[in-house]
Amino acid sequence: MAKSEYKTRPRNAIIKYLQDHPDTRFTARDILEGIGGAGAEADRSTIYRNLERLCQEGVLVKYKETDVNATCYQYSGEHGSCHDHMHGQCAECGRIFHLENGILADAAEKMESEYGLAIDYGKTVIIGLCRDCRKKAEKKIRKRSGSTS
Amino acid sequence: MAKSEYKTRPRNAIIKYLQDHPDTRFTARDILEGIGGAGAEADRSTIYRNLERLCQEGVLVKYKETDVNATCYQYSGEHGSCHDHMHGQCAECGRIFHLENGILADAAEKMESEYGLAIDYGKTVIIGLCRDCRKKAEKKIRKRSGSTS
DNA sequence: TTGCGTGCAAAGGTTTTGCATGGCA
DNA sequence: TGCCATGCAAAACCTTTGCACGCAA
Repeated sequence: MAKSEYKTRPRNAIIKYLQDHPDTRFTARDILEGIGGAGAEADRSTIYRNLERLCQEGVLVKYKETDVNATCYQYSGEHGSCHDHMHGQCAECGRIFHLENGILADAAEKMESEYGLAIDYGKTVIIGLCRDCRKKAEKKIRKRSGSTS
Repeated sequence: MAKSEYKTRPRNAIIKYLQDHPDTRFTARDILEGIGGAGAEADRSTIYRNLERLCQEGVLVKYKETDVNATCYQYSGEHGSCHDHMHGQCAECGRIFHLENGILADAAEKMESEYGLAIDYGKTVIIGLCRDCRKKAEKKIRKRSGSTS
């Protein structure tokens, strides 16, 4: 993997942030604030440039979401380039799951025969609610029941 | 379905554009240009406001793509509010497929037991290649075989 | 020393918002 | 007539880019 050539303070700060947030999505702004605000450890443009590079190197995954008005990134960790599996994501907390492709095998067959659509596992992201967020949601509902705001 | 209350010239122009482009994704800019440029039939802000409303009404589907620097929309046609099924999309041409939820039934079970992720059918979009685009892709490959750029 | 990476500043693009006006029902 | 939708203008926001300087190797 052709990694970056130099190790600089801004880059180290960014990479540290990524490793500290292995299972969450984040935006350029999150990093900017996470490493201590503008001008602290890295400039905004530097962050964008590094994120772009890290994506090309396969360290990060890049995607967009309807309800987030910015490009989202996620550390791909030991999962490398993410070519051999697909992703699931919690709509609530943004946590990403690495799912084996086989899990969609049956559905893929049906989809191809009935609709003609051949799944691209690398690009598909299954959206749902993770266990933790479902529990939280249940608690909220329980609290609400009885009070009509 | 609580549709818009008034029928105005800008809204008609927008809806006509949507119906003329039933199987393609488009952006706010596409509409702006499609209906005759800025100031012709509808203002930019009017387009955004109508698109937003049409999404809430279920007439349109809204999504973002990594390689398109704008929000994409697509006419959901007779499929109404899109609550009772999920969507597939061709990565190449942007065409959207309306898939019955049941198609993922088995996968959903596995996903929940193995990863704890409960699928949100309304938000999940299966990305793939449609039949047409696959044929086109095959032709390209055939043409290329023999010539190394 | 060399050249890459950074900071700074400005620009480009999309999308949102406030307010007064115009038009539909 | 009353109220909603629109147009206009400006702002907010994310992201990209050019250029000169600093710093790692």
